[in-house]
Amino acid sequence: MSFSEIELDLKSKGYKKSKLRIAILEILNTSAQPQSALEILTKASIKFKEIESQSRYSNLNKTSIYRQLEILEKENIIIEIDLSEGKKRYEIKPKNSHHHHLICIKCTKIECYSIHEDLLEIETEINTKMGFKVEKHHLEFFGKCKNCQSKI
Amino acid sequence: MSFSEIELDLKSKGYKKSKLRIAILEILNTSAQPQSALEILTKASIKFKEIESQSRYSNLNKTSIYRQLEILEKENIIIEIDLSEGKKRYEIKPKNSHHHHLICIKCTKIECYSIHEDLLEIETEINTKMGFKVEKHHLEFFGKCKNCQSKI
DNA sequence: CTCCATGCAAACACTTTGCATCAAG
DNA sequence: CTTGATGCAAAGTGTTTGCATGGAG
Repeated sequence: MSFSEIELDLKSKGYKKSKLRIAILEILNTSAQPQSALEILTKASIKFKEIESQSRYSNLNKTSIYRQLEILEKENIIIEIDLSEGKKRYEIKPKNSHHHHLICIKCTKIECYSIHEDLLEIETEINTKMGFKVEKHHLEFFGKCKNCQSKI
Repeated sequence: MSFSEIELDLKSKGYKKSKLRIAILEILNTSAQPQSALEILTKASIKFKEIESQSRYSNLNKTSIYRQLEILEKENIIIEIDLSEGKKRYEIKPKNSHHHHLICIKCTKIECYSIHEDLLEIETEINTKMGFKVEKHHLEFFGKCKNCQSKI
């Protein structure tokens, strides 16, 4: 789904046009890693500073970021990611499959990794043995990335 | 490892005796679910109020809890658990295997679940394909527990 | 003109830090 | 007496809320 399609979709749900919302999506789309709210704030501020005409956002506020992130998450356009850092990160929701993250404990780089059959088998087992109906899971791997393994 | 063995171990590492540390371990040991720092603070305060002689802890402070948790975690006696609640939880480190958590999104109950072969196969695959050396993972399942499935 | 979007200040929740005092060894 | 353990206040960090203003439709 392209950004204009997303905006159209949100428009049909009663949301009004927001250049900030588009900017957030662009930032998430071009970032190599999931971004935190405050990282997005910084990047969006720079983005709007470059475009002189966007005077409305000259004092871009974190509250607006949090509120737009809330909307985007509620409308299933982005997903929250928690890497146990005491803050949340966000990325654009992958279309079909979902993936997990490899977090390097040395350089903090975050890579993505898709598991083929995912954890369906395990989730079925949990349902059978525990009577617990899994709706989603969080799975993240922590370790050393290719570059950092050689370092001491 | 019993609590007295743990205290002995900590003593050999230069830590002095702390009734608070023992109390925290007892609380974690008897709690059905992983506890947050502030939950531990509340329970420890009650615990010390019951024992009149423990006047030293009559004004038990959250800072002391956080500092003891830091020590216990560093010394591999407890582990941190992050269920994306904006706070950390703690539980006594399981001896051999580790387990994962089933979090009910309706009643917030937290159950434990051990996966047999765990994720070793996946972690090997990550190492082979990505050159990433996994050291640990976080895996939590969110859904509806047995009791809450019947409810709407 | 209605209602979403924004900025700003303040409040919140959890955690950490600095400092003085207390007490274990 | 040295150093860890504790309490207290304050600061730090990420997030949320209340309120007034502004702009899209």
